[in-house]
Amino acid sequence: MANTTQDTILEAASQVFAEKGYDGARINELAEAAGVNKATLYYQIGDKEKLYHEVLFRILSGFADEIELSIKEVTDPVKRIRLFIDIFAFQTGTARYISPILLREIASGGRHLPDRAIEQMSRVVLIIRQIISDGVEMGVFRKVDPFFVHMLIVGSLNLYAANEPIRKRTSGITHNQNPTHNFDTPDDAAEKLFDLVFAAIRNPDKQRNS
Amino acid sequence: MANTTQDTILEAASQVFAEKGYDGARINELAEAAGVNKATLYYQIGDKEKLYHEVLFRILSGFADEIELSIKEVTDPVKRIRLFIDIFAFQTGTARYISPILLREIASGGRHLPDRAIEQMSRVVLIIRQIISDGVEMGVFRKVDPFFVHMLIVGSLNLYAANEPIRKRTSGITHNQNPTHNFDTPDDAAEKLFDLVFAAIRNPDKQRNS
Amino acid sequence: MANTTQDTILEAASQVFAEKGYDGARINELAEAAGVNKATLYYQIGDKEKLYHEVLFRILSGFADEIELSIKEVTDPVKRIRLFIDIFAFQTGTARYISPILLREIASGGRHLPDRAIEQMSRVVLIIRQIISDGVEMGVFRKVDPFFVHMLIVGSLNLYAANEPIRKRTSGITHNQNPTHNFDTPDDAAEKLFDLVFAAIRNPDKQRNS
Amino acid sequence: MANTTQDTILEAASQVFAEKGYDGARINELAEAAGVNKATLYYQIGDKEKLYHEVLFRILSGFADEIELSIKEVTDPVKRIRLFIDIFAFQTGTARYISPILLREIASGGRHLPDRAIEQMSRVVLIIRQIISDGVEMGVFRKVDPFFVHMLIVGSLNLYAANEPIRKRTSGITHNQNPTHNFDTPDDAAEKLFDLVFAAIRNPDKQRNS
DNA sequence: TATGAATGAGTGTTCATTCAT
DNA sequence: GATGAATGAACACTCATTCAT
Repeated sequence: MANTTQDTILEAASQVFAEKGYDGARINELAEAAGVNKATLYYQIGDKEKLYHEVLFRILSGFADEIELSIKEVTDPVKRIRLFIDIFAFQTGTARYISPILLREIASGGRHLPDRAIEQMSRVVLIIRQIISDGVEMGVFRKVDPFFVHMLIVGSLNLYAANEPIRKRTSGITHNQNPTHNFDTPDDAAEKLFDLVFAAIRNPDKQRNS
Repeated sequence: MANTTQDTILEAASQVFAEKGYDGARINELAEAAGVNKATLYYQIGDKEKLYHEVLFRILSGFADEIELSIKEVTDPVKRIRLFIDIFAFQTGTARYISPILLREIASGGRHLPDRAIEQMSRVVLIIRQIISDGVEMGVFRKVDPFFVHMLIVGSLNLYAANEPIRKRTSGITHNQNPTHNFDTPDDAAEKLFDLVFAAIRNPDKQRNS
Repeated sequence: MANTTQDTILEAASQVFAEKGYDGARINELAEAAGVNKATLYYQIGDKEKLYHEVLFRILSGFADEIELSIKEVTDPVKRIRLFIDIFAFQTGTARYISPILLREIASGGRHLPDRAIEQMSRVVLIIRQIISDGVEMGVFRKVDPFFVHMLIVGSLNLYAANEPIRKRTSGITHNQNPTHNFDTPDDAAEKLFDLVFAAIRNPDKQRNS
Repeated sequence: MANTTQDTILEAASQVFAEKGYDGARINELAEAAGVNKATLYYQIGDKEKLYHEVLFRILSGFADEIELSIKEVTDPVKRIRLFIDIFAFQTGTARYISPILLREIASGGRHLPDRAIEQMSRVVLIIRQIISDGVEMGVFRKVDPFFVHMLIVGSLNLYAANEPIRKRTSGITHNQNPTHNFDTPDDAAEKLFDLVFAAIRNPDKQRNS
């Protein structure tokens, strides 16, 4: 609550940075999107890099918070994986901006990533690892490398979350045979992705209900 | 062979665009990387956007070519999936630059993607779909939505391929418990990713050797 | 008074554009002449074309204003013609830059002339037409085509006003026989031009005093 | 005849310079208009300034030649004036490009005018002066300053010749009352201008036929 | 706290010119 | 005699940043 101006700026900047990236975003645009004067932006936050770092931290910590919070509710590793996928797929709250920003950071080798942001990213990574190793220990997952499971989940989810606009453009060219999948609801998409991920890691020796 | 200057420029530009992205790359930098004068770049190729489009097309068509070529050798859908993953994991030839550039394009909703590039992307998408549906028909894969399998494969591979620099930075912070996976060889990484992907889509009713 | 910076820029630009023309004027030069930074020029006015249009409008409307104002004082068409010629010949105020800019616009077929400027030009044209047709009606001018009278007056005045520098250079070469006319005062020049113009259009049947 | 390439270049350049002016013309454009390579232009003529000077000389000397030639045929000063006006009004041969180029040179104070070109201009000036002083001596013209008569004739003719495109644009705005004059044929225009010029300078004491 | 105005340092692009072939 | 390729220097324009108010 404290400083509403700062929050307005950070929220607007999240969207602009998500759309245009660090290099593509203009200070003018960022200020305009927040409805404040350029000089105000500098007074309230600081320079472009500082603003970007702040946005990054906000988004990543918000995302980690959201996941931590919702995962606390259940203990079953399978349900936890499902929850994780849901949060990504529905893109609520700060998670709305996370995919494009993350993809760009990955693409640029984390050039703009400050340690504070890395720490928040690591929270998420650790959560997934924990879920996986819990599941392995409980025999519900087979013995898999948590890192690559993480790649599998986050990679496919990010790709799915971010590529909607491209899907729309390619549909005309590619999917003559089966154009329907474009219109999966987030619900269906989450279900299908979960199905694949779960099949990839489940312990085939163990029976399952649900 | 034909025009060496153009090739030199395009090859150098691929690397610079991969590292910095469209907005982050400077014309000065692009010219310098190619070892030519800025004006020569304009004489030979055209403006920044034209250059980017040319790079995009070259990379995507080169990648599609490479995959088409190597997949022709085998008919087994499983081996084809394995080949696809290998090409991505080893990132040889034009594929070297494909991940960061693709991730950024996805992040920005394909804002800079011309139709010519989309067409080349679609070639790859169609190849994967074909492999999947062949496998399903042959009973070696279960009935899965090819689109999401595509997300799974390309998403995780791109993520893995592009995030090496970040992995290095996070290792100090995150992986105190199990920092080893950082040092997977491409070979091991390809193997592990294939293992996950195959588990995700294989037909559990069908026995398998290998 | 309002915005002094804008006025400073426009006044300086009028002179530079008059001297060098649109294509010959450099943004650097325009900014320097106004004593402001290049970026300030863009902040205050806009790009080169916008600046030129603004200058054009300012000069033409200023000129039309000046003529309207001074012509209001007298009703005699002959005296009005004389006033018109005087204003051109003495080139005070914004009229100082009008000749070279107008000649260049005519030369280029009005390529840079926006409609706003054309409107202001038309004000002047209409004033002359009105004076002529009034004079014809009153019997003091013979029946002449106002358009060609306009050509006569404006053409010769513009030429006279703009070609001073060339006159100086030609004098050495041409006027061995009669080099004196170079040194006509504006007064004398206006008188001589008026004499010719009046002779061209007066009604020979009507007596005249003065 | 000798070097056809040079002639082609000069002819094409005349048109381009007439349309765009020195600063507005591009070497690329000049070469393209002539249908030759840029380097050929340099090989055949020289740099941009040299080319412009050559064009200027060609046009001015051609114009002076044309006038000298046609004026030789008659001795009557009145008819000579008429001939002069006709040549301007019909704009044949090199005279086609003379008005815009001259207007621009006047506007810029002859900045690009080399002495060789000034000499050719002076030939024309001297011809007019001679016609006038002959006419004054013969009593057919009143005692007028030849310089201002020159301004009158050349000024109005240049203006008329060059401003056709602007006339077209202004017609919609200005000439609601009398839009017809736009459609004067060159014949009519020459006649009307001659009528005005002759009235301006004729000796009123002398009777006239024709 | 907020902003209109200003700017140094760049940004992508085009220019007239040259040169090896 | 003619040209494709190359380039230094300049070009119009934009950027992130600062500062007086």
